[in-house]
Amino acid sequence: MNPPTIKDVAKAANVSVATVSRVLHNLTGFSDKTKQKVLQAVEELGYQPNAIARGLINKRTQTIGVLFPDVSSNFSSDILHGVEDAAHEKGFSVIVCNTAEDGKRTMKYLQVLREKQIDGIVFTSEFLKDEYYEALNDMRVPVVLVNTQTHKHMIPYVKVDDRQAAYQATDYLIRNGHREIAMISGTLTDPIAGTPRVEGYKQALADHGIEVDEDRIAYGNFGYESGRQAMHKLLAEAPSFTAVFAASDEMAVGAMGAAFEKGLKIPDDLSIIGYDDLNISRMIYPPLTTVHQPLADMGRLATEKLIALIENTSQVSSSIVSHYIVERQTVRKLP
Amino acid sequence: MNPPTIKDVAKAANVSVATVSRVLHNLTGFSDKTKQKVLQAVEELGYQPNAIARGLINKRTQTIGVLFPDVSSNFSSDILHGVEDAAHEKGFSVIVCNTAEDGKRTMKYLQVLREKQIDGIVFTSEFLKDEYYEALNDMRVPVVLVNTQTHKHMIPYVKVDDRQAAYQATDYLIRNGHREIAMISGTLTDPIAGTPRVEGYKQALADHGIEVDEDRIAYGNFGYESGRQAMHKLLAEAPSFTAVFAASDEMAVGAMGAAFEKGLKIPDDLSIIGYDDLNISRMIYPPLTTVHQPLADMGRLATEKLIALIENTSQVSSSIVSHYIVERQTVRKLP
DNA sequence: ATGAAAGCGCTAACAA
DNA sequence: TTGTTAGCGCTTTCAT
Repeated sequence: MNPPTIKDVAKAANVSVATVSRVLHNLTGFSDKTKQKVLQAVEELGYQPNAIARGLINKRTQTIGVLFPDVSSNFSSDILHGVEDAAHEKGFSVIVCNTAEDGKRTMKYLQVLREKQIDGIVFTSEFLKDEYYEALNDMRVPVVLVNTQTHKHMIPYVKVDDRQAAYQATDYLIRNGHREIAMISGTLTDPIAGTPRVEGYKQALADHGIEVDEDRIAYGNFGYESGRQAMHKLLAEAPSFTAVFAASDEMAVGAMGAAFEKGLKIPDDLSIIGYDDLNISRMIYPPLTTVHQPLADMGRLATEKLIALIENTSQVSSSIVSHYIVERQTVRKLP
Repeated sequence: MNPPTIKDVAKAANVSVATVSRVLHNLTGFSDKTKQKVLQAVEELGYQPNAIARGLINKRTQTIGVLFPDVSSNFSSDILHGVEDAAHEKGFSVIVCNTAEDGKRTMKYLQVLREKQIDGIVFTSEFLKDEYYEALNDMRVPVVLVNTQTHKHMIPYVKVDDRQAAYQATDYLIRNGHREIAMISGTLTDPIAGTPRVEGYKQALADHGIEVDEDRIAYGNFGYESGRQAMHKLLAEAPSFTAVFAASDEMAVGAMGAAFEKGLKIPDDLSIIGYDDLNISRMIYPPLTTVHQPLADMGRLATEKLIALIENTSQVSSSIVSHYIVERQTVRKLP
């Protein structure tokens, strides 16, 4: 009735449980004949090891947790894909945690993960509050950050250089002959994806001797609708501009929608460059020129780091991964 | 050094482990004074229960597994969102499994989930092969299917009526005055999302006395690029048509791209209706009219069913959830 | 080469 | 109301 245990196998093979364990783990100390007996018993009974019992004694569950502010976003799911892939490769399972808006469930989840004795955590796209840090620290498991970082604590992270990426996006526009460049920024209070991108934009303008005009900067929350509204605002209130740098692809797409609504043609009447390189960017028309962030790779890299830490084969180390501009069809070269 | 166990708490509170367990579970049989002592010890030591040990004895891990052919697709991540949400609400964690192209990793994952003693499985968007069924059956845990189904076995599923939804999409086009209607189908070998949608399309035409022309049907694999190609093929080879029904939003978006490339205006020159209602559909321009599938709700419902089954508070039951057409701006009313 | 036995941290009879 | 104890299924000394 109940699934067979190692005891049942031992009995069937006429050996002790210790021996069964030995052959199952390919240790030493058993004859070839015993091995056959055991393997046959395993086969006949359809025995499957119980990872829970194993975990209780090994103090390892071969499971990691990954936290996202919004699992269903395109952004998160790309990262998840990389995480899952790397984890699976190394023999780990991954528990997904959706921390929901403003990390409402973060603490709760940390608690759950702790009780479930997970071996490590990938923490993504959310600012690491002190409260979280304390909890994480209490758990005594390795943590790797993706798309966020902390200077306060020694926690490895994997992200792109947001400031530099924004700089280059703006610079790209300038090299294409644009001088009147607007920006649609994300929330300024976001210390990772907010401020640095605006700074990069400003710096690029400054380095080219272009005056920064705050009226050409509109703010959104990285989402589609906010991008659409920001663009409408810009179109209505800002000094004229020939190009826009949006701090996220979703906002860029929203901005394009707004432009279309006003009868503008892209890139003929207005150029636009995004940030992220989500799938949607190559699917819309015209395909969006944008800054590519290797999200899946970042998830993968973070997970590999995490597992190395778990198996303590490595020291804590962070990575700035490289971004690049994907030239598609939303930026026009000005004469 | 090591995290405190129930024993440590017992010692600190000067009671037995049984008593600690009792107050922690709010059972009966302890005085208020003991309760205070225990709670205080818990507090002081920062005790956290070990779910692994608990699972070993309860034979319940409060964890479910969910399998996707492609976690990073928009489609999967919406379902995942619903699953995660419902699971979290009921006190379950979810392990995500990406079965990869053609279910390469499905069997492997089923094995892992089994060893990890998960309490149930949500199986999505993939045809349930006999091999999978056998494995699932061996595991003796409840399973709920999402977006797929099986007639051969008694496994509850949650999905929309694909045939009817396709019928209605086509009918919608007809009611808007279209009579020359092409279709971009998914893979015909897909018994869930392939054939039924084509049948629904044909039936709708037939019911309106419109002859079905096989040359107006092109085939893709549900993905963007295949939709783009299918549309190019249709435009080049098919008899003229004024509207297209695409069996997935991604293909619809690809088809729109192809149309734009040919200088066609949507919906002025060509109407198009999609299927799925992914986020992208409302973000592109013009926003795509499509058949809404409540993916997150489906994930949620399936998970609730699953958990009910786990806690055997219910009998096996399937649900056909309702779809509806979201009218946006890609279908033009013909005079 | 093999087995006996002691736990891992917890729950749940069963006693007291 | 409280404690003792026997496991859950497994790994790992330590004997033999």
